[in-house]
Amino acid sequence: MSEDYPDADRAAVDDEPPPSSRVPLSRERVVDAALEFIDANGLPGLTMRRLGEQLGVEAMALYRYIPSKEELLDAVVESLVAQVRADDVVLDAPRDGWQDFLQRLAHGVRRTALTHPKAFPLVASRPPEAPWLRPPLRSLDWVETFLAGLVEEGFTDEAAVEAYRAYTSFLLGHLLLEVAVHGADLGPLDVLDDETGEPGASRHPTVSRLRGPLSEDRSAVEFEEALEALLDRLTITRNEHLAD
Amino acid sequence: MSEDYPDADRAAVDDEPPPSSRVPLSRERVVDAALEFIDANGLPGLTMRRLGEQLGVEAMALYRYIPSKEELLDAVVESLVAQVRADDVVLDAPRDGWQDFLQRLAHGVRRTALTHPKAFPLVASRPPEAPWLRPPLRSLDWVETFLAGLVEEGFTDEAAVEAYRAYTSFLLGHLLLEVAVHGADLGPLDVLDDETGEPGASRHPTVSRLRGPLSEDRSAVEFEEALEALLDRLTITRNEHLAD
DNA sequence: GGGTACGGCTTACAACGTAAACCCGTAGCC
DNA sequence: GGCTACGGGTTTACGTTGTAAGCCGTACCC
Repeated sequence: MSEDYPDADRAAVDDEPPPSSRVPLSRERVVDAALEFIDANGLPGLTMRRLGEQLGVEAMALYRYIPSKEELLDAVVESLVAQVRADDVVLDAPRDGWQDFLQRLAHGVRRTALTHPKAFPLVASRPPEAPWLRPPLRSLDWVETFLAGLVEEGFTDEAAVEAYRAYTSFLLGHLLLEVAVHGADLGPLDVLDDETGEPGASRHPTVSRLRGPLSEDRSAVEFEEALEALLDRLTITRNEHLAD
Repeated sequence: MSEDYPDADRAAVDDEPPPSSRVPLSRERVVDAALEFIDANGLPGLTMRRLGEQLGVEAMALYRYIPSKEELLDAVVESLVAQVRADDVVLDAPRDGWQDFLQRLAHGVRRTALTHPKAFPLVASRPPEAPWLRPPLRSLDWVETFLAGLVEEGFTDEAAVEAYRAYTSFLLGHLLLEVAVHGADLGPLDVLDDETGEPGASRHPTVSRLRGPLSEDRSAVEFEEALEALLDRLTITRNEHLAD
């Protein structure tokens, strides 16, 4: 009865019930477990008591490591962001111009978004301004790096900020949508026919193409194309500003 | 004490406490009140009891008109969508090609998004596929109209769907971000300096430009430019597909 | 008059986030 | 040894949430 949410893989973490509590809790373990839980059961299912249960511990125990649920969710977002940055392909490889950099970063973000489709919308719901460019714990050095990089490569200040915003909103919108389609495993994504109420095919042939999860290849291509177009546009804007 | 949320304008609706209950409740009135409440107090503040209070009625009374809070929120989204469609500039004016149409629609969506910045994120959190192209109560005729329109104007089926998705994700991303900045009336949008913790100016000059609500004109221009670029891209895609 | 339906109220409950108090095994010190 | 301190966890408890169930007054129709 307290077990009717989709089904947490409590045991699949790394241990059996008794020795699980041997591994000492830690902020990191709590945050990781939260992310795992969201991936498995969806955001609305996440509850302090259930999360505790998954860790073999009482809910209140978690509060030794995090001050509130809200901050736990912040931490989860931060963890996703860290995951993007840890991806060496994204940052560590030598940069080959800003376009190359933005492209790699975008793919990095997309990768983690698709890995955690249920958790990604969290990112969008957190405070304004692209979180994946926000460093852990509110300072701005990463954004600075980002912007400074652009300025270095010929962007005016204004153009850099504009580029930053355009880039961010592009990623946000595109990935939110992709993840929503991707993550709708069970649910009302089957559109009902107007009159019959049957889930039968739409009368209009084109509409049918909107159905279904849309093959991974296809959406990757769409992403690629849109990204490319965005970068082209940024280039143009940059050059226009240069002419001033 | 039960009064410490930002401050509902209970009385500002259209009545004083006693005669308020004379106006009979209705689903529409409930939904409208919910939207009003969100605009005034933010999504997290919305509670069935408080909403009831605002309508001069007990919480349970609302359940005669809506089956659940979740469905109430759906209805709010639907109401926003309806608002976009009711905007005669968006739909009723004679169409002058698909680009013009998409442009007017985009501006219409933006207008309601900015009118209800606190409520707009709701739209993004609802089920997949552009809600402003979803008709009331799950059928698809509007999307069909949308897509059929594109096909009529020379798009292949595939290109139309792609355009639909690109367009949708663009609106979603751009407006979510704009609304987030716009709607952060009080809050941690002041970035603290790394060491001092002061809200002083960032060391990097470019970063400072990211601050502040960004003048309405400026963001309008950014929106316009990005939209234009998107439409251009759609045109190109269309023509490419034509060549096949 | 007596239904009967509607619309709102009252009560009640389970589940939530979390404050506060407590409890208990280990570590350090004398 | 015994005493103390304390980190890490449990227990209990409170206020608030969404909502199921039942009650009750008013307005109508017969």
